[in-house]
Amino acid sequence: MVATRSRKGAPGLVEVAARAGVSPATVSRYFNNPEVVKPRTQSRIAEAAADLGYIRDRMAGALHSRFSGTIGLIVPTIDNAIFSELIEAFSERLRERERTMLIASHGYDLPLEVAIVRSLLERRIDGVVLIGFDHDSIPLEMLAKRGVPAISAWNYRETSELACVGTDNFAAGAAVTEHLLDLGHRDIAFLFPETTSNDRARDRLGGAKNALQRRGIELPTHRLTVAPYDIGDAKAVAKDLLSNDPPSAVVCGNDIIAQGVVYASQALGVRIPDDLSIIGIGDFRGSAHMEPGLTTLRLPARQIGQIAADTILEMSLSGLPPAEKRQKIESILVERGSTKKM
Amino acid sequence: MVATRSRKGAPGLVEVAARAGVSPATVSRYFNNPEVVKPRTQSRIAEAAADLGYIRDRMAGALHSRFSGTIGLIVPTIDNAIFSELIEAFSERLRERERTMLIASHGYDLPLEVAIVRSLLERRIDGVVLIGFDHDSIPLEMLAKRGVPAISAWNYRETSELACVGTDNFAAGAAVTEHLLDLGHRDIAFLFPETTSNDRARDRLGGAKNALQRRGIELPTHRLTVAPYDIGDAKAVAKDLLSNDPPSAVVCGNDIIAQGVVYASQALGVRIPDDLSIIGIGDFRGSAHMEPGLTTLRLPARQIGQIAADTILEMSLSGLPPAEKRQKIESILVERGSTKKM
DNA sequence: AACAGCAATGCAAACGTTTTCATTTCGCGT
DNA sequence: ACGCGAAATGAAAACGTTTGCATTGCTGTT
Repeated sequence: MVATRSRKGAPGLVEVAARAGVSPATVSRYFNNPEVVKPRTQSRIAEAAADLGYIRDRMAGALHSRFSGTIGLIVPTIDNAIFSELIEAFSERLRERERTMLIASHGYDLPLEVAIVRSLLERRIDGVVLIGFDHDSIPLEMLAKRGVPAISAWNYRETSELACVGTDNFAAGAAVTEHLLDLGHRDIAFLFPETTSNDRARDRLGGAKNALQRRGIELPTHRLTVAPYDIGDAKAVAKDLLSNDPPSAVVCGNDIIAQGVVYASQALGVRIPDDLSIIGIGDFRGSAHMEPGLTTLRLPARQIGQIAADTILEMSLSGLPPAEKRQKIESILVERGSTKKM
Repeated sequence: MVATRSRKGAPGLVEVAARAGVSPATVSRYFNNPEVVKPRTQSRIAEAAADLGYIRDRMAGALHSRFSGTIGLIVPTIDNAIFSELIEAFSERLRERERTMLIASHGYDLPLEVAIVRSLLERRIDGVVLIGFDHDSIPLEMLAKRGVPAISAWNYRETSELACVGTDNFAAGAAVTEHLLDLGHRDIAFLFPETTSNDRARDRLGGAKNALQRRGIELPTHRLTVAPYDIGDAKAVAKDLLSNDPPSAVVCGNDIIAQGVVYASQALGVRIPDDLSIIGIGDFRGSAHMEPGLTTLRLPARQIGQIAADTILEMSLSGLPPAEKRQKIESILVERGSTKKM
């Protein structure tokens, strides 16, 4: 390994101590527990540190104290409307609490997730937040074995072993479906992402089916279509659906797909909501302002991110399961222009 | 500080060494420079490590070797279409090179950026990637003082002191404007974000003005409107513009604003591109598939993210400025349905 | 058979903090 | 002014690696 070590003789704790005329121990205390050092000494140290431009080395500290001040967040993907809000809220909250976020994405590739957890563990994270419930058991075991707390964010499930904070996707799927039923729609198509290794989609679809069932309606197989998580692909699938055998309404597994359907309708001259009602799940950026505005179920991503941060920190500090093991965050149906009574 | 230390007696390097019947030094070498240890020994160590479920502690290693294996990325915001692609590409590349990304956002708040840099420095990052050129000099000095390399990504500027990799925003602003001029438009409105503390917007607008000037056209003040970086707000601003004094074409500082204008037009019944041509900058997710497709200038975000990662690693390893101090990434004009010859 | 020379390994000293325990200093009541 | 408990500080031993230097083990040459 070729590596020019620069190390511009940055001052260390010891230099600060020397300049302030105290022992290193006191300087350390000044930074971690200021209240235990005498005010007069505090100011001497503060001055010395400022003069020298001292920046503490948290790694060295972590080495001893077993807390790295770092929390891992593992998401399927960063590059997508869904999670970025959650990520931002999460990291803000962490910064407020003097922690830093290590983030990694696996692109729905479970084996990769194992590698990621391992790499985070090597960095001595104080806790990990995962998205959803579809996880290999290996990383969870690795975490458990080392006593690193982990929670699942985004989804809520009553039976979850892992502590979780999020919305109930089954309920979400049911809610949007019921909304269309209440509006009088009976010929409803369902556009959902592939449900293998995507528990959100699975639960939502389950809820949707359940809602139909409760009203004694059955879902004909040709009314369930798989749409990729991509606006362009969803648009293509929707065009196909709309030109061959248009339903009166469409339930979309998420807002991305819904947006694709809106665009497909516009491209084909299908009028929304007169000819077709569309409902999504998520209320992503943009859904509110497109024409027509998308009726959807708002998932409070920021709130989830924030609570997830608080929860994982609580666990890391206490070393115990959180006070509330499963936190359900309510989602809200927002009615906009894309749906209409039949 | 209340803090239950858990430490489930995770095995350390020493335990692995003992079990493999070698010295800790050899185990360390096995992990960092496998080729220097005899194959037979390698397998003994590998086995011991596997048996024990050993996970190395990179913090401890970093303590000694002055490389933390961590790179910082500071963005204005994560929660926005623009950067998430870059972020994802950047972090993927880092993972491929066995590094981890520390990411933070400052929401265009420069003082906060100082605090962030400081916090990253405390974490002993090997390098920092910043977005754009609008930075307080303090964090840059702090980085320089400690010999931590920094580069600016996203923008390119010939005169940049900081090494940079990105697109030329002046050229971008000029390109989109020229495209409309070439289509025969003369009454063009410009919707741009606030340019104070946003060098991208500033450069783009500068380029746009310059393009007009070169054709001997002047920009009437009422044709320059400030639009926030938000689809809804941009839509509102555009509605106002279109209902009072519609131009024949609109140049938007970015695709978010452009999308807002498209929606505003649809809301008002203004036909695109017959009544109004719209051009954006960025080619964000969604721009390609909306109806009509948005004509825009594609900024290769993934490519920039990747090159930024490579460059900062190169600098961190060599301790020198990068081979190419300023890398210009070309953007591409993609013509879609939102623009039309007059 | 002896030895040069290199490959492989071991020893022990860092790395920059935190923390325990011991010691000194301080404030205050008498 | 004395003594006592509490508050403030100091000395030194960790924390889990990496690495420079020293040592040992080999291979092949003469």
